[in-house]
Order: sequence, then structure tokens, then C-alpha cells
Amino acid sequence: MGRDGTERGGTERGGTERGGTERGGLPGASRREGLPDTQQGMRRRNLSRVMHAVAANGPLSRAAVAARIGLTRAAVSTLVDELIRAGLVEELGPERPCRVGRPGSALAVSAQGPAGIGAEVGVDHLAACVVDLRGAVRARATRRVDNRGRAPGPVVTDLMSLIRQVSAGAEQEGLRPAGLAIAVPGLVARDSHTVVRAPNLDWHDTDVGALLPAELPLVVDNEANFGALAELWLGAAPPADFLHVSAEVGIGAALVVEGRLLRGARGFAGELGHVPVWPDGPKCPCGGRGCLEQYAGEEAVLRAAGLAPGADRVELLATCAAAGDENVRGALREAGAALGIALTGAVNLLDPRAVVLGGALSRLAPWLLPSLRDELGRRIAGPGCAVAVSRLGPDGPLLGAAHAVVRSVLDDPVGVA
Amino acid sequence: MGRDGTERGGTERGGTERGGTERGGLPGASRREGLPDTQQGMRRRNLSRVMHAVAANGPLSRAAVAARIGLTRAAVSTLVDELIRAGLVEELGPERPCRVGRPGSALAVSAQGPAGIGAEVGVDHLAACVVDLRGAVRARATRRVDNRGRAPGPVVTDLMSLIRQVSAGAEQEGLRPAGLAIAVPGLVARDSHTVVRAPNLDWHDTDVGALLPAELPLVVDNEANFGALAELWLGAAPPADFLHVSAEVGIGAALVVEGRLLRGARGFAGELGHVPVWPDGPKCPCGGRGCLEQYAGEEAVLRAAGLAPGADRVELLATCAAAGDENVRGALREAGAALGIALTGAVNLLDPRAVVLGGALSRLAPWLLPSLRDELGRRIAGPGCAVAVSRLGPDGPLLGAAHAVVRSVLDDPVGVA
DNA sequence: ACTAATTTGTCAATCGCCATGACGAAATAG
DNA sequence: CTATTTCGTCATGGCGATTGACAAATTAGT
Repeated sequence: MGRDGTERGGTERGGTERGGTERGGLPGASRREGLPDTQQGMRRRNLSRVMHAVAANGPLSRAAVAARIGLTRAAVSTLVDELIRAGLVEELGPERPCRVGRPGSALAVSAQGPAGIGAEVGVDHLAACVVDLRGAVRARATRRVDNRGRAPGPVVTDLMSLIRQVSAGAEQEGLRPAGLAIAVPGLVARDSHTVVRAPNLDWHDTDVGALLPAELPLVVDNEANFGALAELWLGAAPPADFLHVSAEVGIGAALVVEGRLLRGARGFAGELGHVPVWPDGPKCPCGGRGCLEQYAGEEAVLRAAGLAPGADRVELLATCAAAGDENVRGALREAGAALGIALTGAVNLLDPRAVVLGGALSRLAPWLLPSLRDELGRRIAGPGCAVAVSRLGPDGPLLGAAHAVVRSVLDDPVGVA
Repeated sequence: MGRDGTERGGTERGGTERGGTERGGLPGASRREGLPDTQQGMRRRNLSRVMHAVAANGPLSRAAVAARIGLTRAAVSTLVDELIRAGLVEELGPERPCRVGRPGSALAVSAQGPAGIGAEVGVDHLAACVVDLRGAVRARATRRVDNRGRAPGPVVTDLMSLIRQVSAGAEQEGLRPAGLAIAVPGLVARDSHTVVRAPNLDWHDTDVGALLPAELPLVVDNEANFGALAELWLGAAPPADFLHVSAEVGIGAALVVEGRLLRGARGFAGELGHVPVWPDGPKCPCGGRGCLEQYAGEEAVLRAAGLAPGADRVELLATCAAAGDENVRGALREAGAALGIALTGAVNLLDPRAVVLGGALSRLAPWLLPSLRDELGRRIAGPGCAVAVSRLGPDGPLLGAAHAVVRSVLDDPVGVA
């Protein structure tokens, strides 16, 4: 995939580099006070605005872009020229004249330019996909593997072969991989490629970046985070402030505030699974008692339902519940109630505009929602908070990862001219 | 005819008006996709950077400012000239030469320029103060009044007389009030001056702005929010990510993320007092059961301690506990444990770098902390989270309000002509 | 004491980027 | 066929930061 790899190798893109200035108490420590504002920065931001406008609002003429982002037509012309020369935007030809006046020439983000590669390490599958700048999935591959307790090396090797497969297919279509984002079911240290712990994989302090060939800019993050970003970018009517709850084996949450992900000081935010629900409840491996996972975690629900852990546990639960199994329905009802109690705390604390259930929860939503909404509605004063179910379901994290790369290109189109 | 109307009617684009219409920014300028990036904006941001650098890091020479913010000395020179002409920065004279080379001339933010007025409506007091650009409190006035159940009109009238008193004093010293910020013990709707509800004052949907002469730019916000900002700006070794917990009558929290306050979609974030601790506990006026306030709220603690509500309840608790009253100590121990459980959820969810106890909690911290830390430490896996006590104590909200005005001047120095 | 070295603040010249206003081009309306 | 409207581009200008040079003020070295 290294056709133009050198071109992008130099610059660090994708926002991870920013911020985080150590606010050490010492006066001499904080050297830089934010980055200086120079004309190049202005240019970059305006290029980004053009990209976002064109990417988000279909084909657009230069004049329409200018009106939308508040610059003059002349300025937009030069910006668009630069983007076309960089292969990020292409001219589709004259617009259909529907109003009086000369028709503009339609612009769209390139379908041949850079593309984002998303990958996912699940507990029992691996997946990879390629998404182009327009947001279309151009290639995709999945493989069922039980990764429980498997060493990181072989897992990443397998994943890499999937990645090579999809990116080879994409390159044949003229796409150029611009970055790789990997979703993992575990905690990832902030601004790093290190999986601090992934209980279901039994990984600890694993530097995923060190296991991969350093061909592309890499991002590694929690699957719940990528799932939330997918909901933000691809969801039906996305509010910019919501709490995304997902469950694979553990229960994770991701909070989106003003269109940005809240990661926490160390990157560990979103551990909804270990919020205390019944403080004197059963012991939890985390050290606490009565954590949400003891009531709504996969294992707890299976046990309460009287089912043995099988191959596809979530599907098993769903089919049993759909068939009317009262044990299963009761277990899901209880899980929903526990979720509702934990979410009450979260909603009181964060005032999101909505709570979105993703991942396995979206599959089980029909049986979780009544008791969840009941607890939430009873306990929360005031206007309350909408509870919605994600359309994306289990695809969220993978799509979110690929789109994260695409967004990083939109955010800074001119990595290197 | 319709220059805008035709544009809208003709096209068939699926009007995806982005949700973020109500961006909190001061100037209207709500263009379609964020505001355009023009040279004036660059100038404004760089003026702001100079102001922040000079304000934060003591007297500084132009060269030092340039090195710190990454601009050239020449550019900083013109920026500083403009700030001096505007009366926001003043030249203190030649620096003491400690290194080789020509000594610079020290710059500091003006002590005679604009100043921020902070005011506070407490349940049993009113206060106002004036803070200059250097952060010094230049005037201050407090008055003990029992505001419980008093109508907003008279309360605001009394507060206004305090405000006039301090601002008259400040004007005699050459200060010019640049804005007014009022801290109230209740929920304030986002980007408004309306107190949606303040249970202890018995205010509902009260537009404080309408009760005040519109002399100055006004900000109204929750006292917990201002307290957290005070901690951020004035605290000992302030991390940029922390959870500030304060209690006056209710229990409020404010979350600071990357140096910014998280307000929530409606501005109601931080309702820690109504996080469920024991889901089947006693009923709470909010509608829930077993909310934190039922265990750690002022009333609950007084009841558990066997004390009658008196004049200064917090002080009463503190003196009894200090005297060794076992009933009081036990009540505070229980309250601390409940706080610890609620904070476990919050910390798991948000991963702050620290939890800071402010307001009345800082006074009672010696008796709350042991059980609080115990619960938190037992339940939270991983690196845990520091628990600190605010130095500011009850002064936090008032100082935070005044400083909020000062910060707004630093953030946009030329806006205040 | 005198010179060399270093740092500061400022000035003139230049470059980058966007705004302005005018123009030809391409469509519709009458 | 002409008037009107809108689009894209060009030349010009303004604004803001950079570059490079210089005088001023201080320390270091002999």
C-alpha cells in the first residue's frame, strides 16, 4: 500500500497530537501557550471548512460553498483549486440549471483520493473496511475467530492480513489509504496505541503500534468510543450531545459533548459497567460491589436467564426472548432496570440530549427498553432525556474507526502539498 | 426579488441545518458552518494570546511574550502597542538585568483598566466583589440576609445595592466595570439569564436579567459552576480535568474538561445530588429514591446527627464534630460514604484527574474524607483518582464569577473598546 | 577601561491571504 | 434578441505576520 506512503509519512495528522499540555504547577514548565495564529493556520482552517462543506452537503458549486462558509467566491476559488490539485476534490461538471443565471460547476469530494481504513478486534471476530472521502464503504472483510485469551501477536497478524486484503482491493479502485484506525474492546491510554487492559482478550499494556508495520498513521481506541463517533457522524438525526451505551461483553459508554468525544484525563472515561447500582451487591472483579455489570453484563444476564454460554450469546438471548421465554425476558427486564438506575446517575450528572443504545444492546433493546425507560422516567425530574436505539448496531465501531480517519483528512486536508 | 428566499426555495438539498444554532458565542454572527476565518479573527486571537500570556506569567518583556506564544518580536510589538493604547496593558519600566543583553521592558496587564464584578445570591447571604485584570480583589461587600422564599425582586434589589457599592469604590480607584456575573444556588438555563429553579430560594423560571438595569454585559450561572471555575483559575495546582463537588443546601458538581466547563445540553449538568446511591432508599422530592441528597444533603445530615436546623448549620456541624460529638461524626461518616459511592460512579464515567471538594464540604472535609476515600478506593480499580479539598472554600463562587468576567476580557481584548 | 558578545525593541521591505470590484460566460425571462 | 441573473476568474488593494537589519542597553572578557 505504499504507493504514496512517503508523501504522508512526515506529518502527524488526526488531532491526537494536540492539546494535553501538561499543566504542571511550575511556571517554567508550560512553554507553549497554544499554537500561534498565523496565515498558514488560517489557510488550513479554511481549506478544512471547504472540505467539510462539500463533504457534508452533497455536490456544491463554488458560490454555494462561499455562501455557506462565509468567504468570498474568489477566496473559495483558490481554496478549491488547491484541493483539486491535491486530489481531494473533483469537479463533476456543470450543475443542472434550475435557477436563473449561469449554473455553477458541481464540486464533490473525490471518490479516488485518500481513504480511511477501519479495523476491529472483537472477542470473536476480526473485521476491516475501507471508507472513501464520500463516506461510502468501498471494501470490507470479516473473519470469525475466537480471540479470547489469544496472544496479541497472532491476533494482530490475522487482522493485518484482513487489512491488506481490503486495502489491496481499495487500491485497485484508485483509493489511497490515508490512515488506519483500530477499535479494540478494552481501555486504551490517551493519545497512544497501548491497550492498557482488555479483560476479554486478556491483553495488558499491549502496544498495538509496535506489532504493526508503521506504514500508515495509526489510531487505536476503544470500540465504544468509535461506536459513539459513528452514531455522531452517521446516526439518523444526530444531536451533538449524547451518551452512547454499548455492550459487547463489558458495558461501555462514550459521551459526546458538543460534537466531540469526552475521553477523560487518562482516556478511561465511559466505564459505565462499573458504576455502583446496588452498593452492597455481589462482588465484582473490578474490586467494587454491585457494579452495573453484575446485573446487566452478558455473563450476569445469561446466568439469570438460565442459559449456558454458547457461541453467539447475544443472538441466543434475542431468539429466546422473541420466542417468549419468560426466564430470559425476566433477566432482560432486570438488566434494563439496572441500566436505568445507572443511567439515571449519568444523566443527572451530564445532562445529555439523548441516550443511545448501541452494540449488543440495540439487538436486545425491545426487551430492555420498557424497564429501562421506566426507571429513568421515574427517577429523573424535569424534562428527562430521550432514549434511542442505534441503527448501526454491531457495525458502529468498525464504521466509526474508518470514518475517524476520513474525518482527520477533512479536518486537515493539506497534510503535505 | 428575494435574494435569500430564492436560494432556499430553488434547491432541493435536504436542509441539514446543523443543530448547533445556539452557540454560546457573544457576537451574533451565527453563520451556517462555523464562522469564517479572516484576518481580523487572527488578529483578535493573537491579541488574546498576548493578554493571556502577560496576565498569567507575571511581568514579561515583549521578547518573552513572543517566545512564549510563538510569534515574532515585531508582531508582538504591534499587538502590545494596540493593547497599551486600549488601556489593557501597561509598561512597568525596564526589567532587572539578570542575563546578558539588553533588558526588556516589563509588561503587565493594567490595574486601572476594565474589571470584573462578581455577585452571589446565597440562601442566607448576598455578596459582591470587584476583581481587576491582575486578579486582585479590589472591593468587596457582604450582607447576611435570609433569602429563603423571598421574592426575586427584593433580593435582586438588595444585591444591586451591594453591587453599586463595590463598583463605586472600584471606579474611584480608576477601574471600569466590564461585566457582571451572578452566581445563584439553582439551575440556570444554558446561555440565558433565567433561573429555571432554585429550590432553596423558591424561584422558578426567574429571568434575573429582566430585574436588573441593563448597564453591563451580564452572565448568570450556577454557583457550583463558578466555584469550579474558581478552582480551575485560582486553585493550588490546578489540573485541567477535574470534578468539583460543592454543597450549600443541595449537592452540586461541576465538571471541568480540558480547561472548559461541561454544562450539558440544557445547562443542567452536575446534578450529583440526585444520583441514586441506594436505589430503594427514601423518597426524594425530585421523584427518585435513595438519591445522594437523602444521605449527604444538609438536611439529612442534620437529622442523622440529631441537630435542629439553626442559623449557621454548617458551622454547627463542624464545631460539634470538632468537639468530638459521636452522633455528628457518625452522620458525617455516613455522608462521606454515600458521597464516595456516588463519586465512584462519576469517576468511572468521567475519569477526571481529581475530585475537589468545595463549598461547605471543604469545611467538613476532615470528617467526610476518611469514609469517602475508603469507599472510592475500594470500588475503583486502576490508578484511582485524587481527592482534594479546595482552599477557596465558601469564597469560590463569588471569586469565580468575578474572574469569569475578567477571563472574558482576556479572551477578547479588543471587543471591550 | 575598553571591546566583543548578547539580547531587546523597532523599522522597512516582503510575503500570504482574503476582500473588493469588474469582467466574460452561461443560463433564464420576456 | 435583449435584459437579467448568477457563476467563476482576474487584477488590485488592505491587513497582518515574517524577514532582515539596526540602534540601544547590558554583561563577559582581557
